[in-house]
Amino acid sequence: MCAMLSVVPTARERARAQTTEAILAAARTQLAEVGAAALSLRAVAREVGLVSSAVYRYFPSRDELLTALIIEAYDAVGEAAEAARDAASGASARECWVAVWRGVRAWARAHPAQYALIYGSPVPGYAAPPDTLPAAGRVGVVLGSIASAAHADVDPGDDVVAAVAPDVAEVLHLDPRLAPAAVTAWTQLFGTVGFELFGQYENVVTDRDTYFDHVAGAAASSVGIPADRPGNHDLPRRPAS
Amino acid sequence: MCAMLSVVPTARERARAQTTEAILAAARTQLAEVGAAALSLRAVAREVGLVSSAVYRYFPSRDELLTALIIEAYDAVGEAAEAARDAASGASARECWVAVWRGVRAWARAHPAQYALIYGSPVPGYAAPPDTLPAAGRVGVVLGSIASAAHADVDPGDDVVAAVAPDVAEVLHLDPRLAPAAVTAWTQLFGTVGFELFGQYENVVTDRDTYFDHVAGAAASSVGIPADRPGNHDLPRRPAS
DNA sequence: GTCGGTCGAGAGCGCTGCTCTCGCTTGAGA
DNA sequence: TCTCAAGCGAGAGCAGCGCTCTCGACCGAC
Repeated sequence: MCAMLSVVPTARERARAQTTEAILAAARTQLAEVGAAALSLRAVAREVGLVSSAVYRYFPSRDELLTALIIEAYDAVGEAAEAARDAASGASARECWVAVWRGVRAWARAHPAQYALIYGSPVPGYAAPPDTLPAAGRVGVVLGSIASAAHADVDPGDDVVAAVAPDVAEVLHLDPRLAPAAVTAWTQLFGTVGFELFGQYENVVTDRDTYFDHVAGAAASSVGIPADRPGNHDLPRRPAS
Repeated sequence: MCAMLSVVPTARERARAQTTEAILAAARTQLAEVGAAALSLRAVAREVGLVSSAVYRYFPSRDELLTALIIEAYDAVGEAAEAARDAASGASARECWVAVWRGVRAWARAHPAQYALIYGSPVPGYAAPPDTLPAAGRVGVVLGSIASAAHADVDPGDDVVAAVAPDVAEVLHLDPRLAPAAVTAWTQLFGTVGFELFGQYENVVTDRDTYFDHVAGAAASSVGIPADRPGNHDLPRRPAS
């Protein structure tokens, strides 16, 4: 009766998991190719080799399928940030910070449709379900953990400190006085990446790599992460585009 | 033969202009109600009292209709910025700067769908035509004109200055050394407004007004606009939400 | 007054999301 | 081991979409 309690999955359960994954994979492909708004459930079904109505056994609507892709995307960008941080584990806080920024940007450039899905305009008439909230914070957590090592020599007004939810400082293990700067830096990261991806920097920023590194460095300073070489705001050249 | 050269518009020309405006008005309404991706040309036609095929006499495709709305939106946000600047004409550079930021945010909150249309993810398979480029820069020009009054005591590295297109400093009548900071502030304005509008600040920023003013003030400082009262980064309370 | 160009209506094509029904298969309980 | 409810895929179908084509009606320049 209640097969979900079974430890050993039945053949039917395995088949269901496989089909679900196949649908998600096809949806991921189509998302990258045509974008979120044009993602067609029927086309996904065709790619999987199913008839459209069969897909509804797995996702009750197109929006539910999109929600699954949104969560995947949040996790992916969070993993990219964590991987970049881990790869720079031996480096200074500032190098680590810049590495995470670069990691997020690189992921976004490699997966523009998924980036647009989570940081672009919300899909019409579609409110992001609360399922997405935990996954959405992963990049912020990574940035916060780096910033928490810095000394809080920045000090905004009390009202600004109170304007940020107390949970933020708590989740990020951060001095509450640093929380507004952290939120601003987090905003700036995705604002800059978004502007580059969505074409706003066309005819505005020519050398995107250099400009991005500059913004990352300035943001590091704004959350109290000191420059590696005092008095020098320049950063080591990024490896390659 | 060539009625376009006629100074006095014929009845047919007037009717055409009226119908075009009626279609645009209906499209604007529907855009605000259901969003860009769900904007239906057939629904627009119904609202105007036309059959769908008749709309194609005025706009060759749904994308062309969207383009017209995009240009309208760019103009509207530009006008909002200019109006805010003009309303604060007697004030200090910093007050003027913050007023423009508030004006853009207020417009965005009042017209979220139009904001999403121009600053959200691009519509799928749809490349913004070059028609939109001049209108897109109006807010930047307003911000730049305010910043140009400030002394350029900020000095990024030469490579960063070179990373920004020379046209930017030229169009904004700005010291090229200030251009990167101006671009960053411009990015931050729309990044912050976008994050608020698209729900990223849910459970993160509680007092959006206070936080936004703080960011605006910090951005003013970053482009070299001094605080009105030295040593005090706080700003006059905004009038009302 | 004529006649070419413009306009709106209507039918139609292929696509979409989604629902419903119908059989086949699976697997747990008797 | 047999039974039967539940799960599953296929297919038909509905309403809506963007877009095209054709056909009458009307406007206005000549």
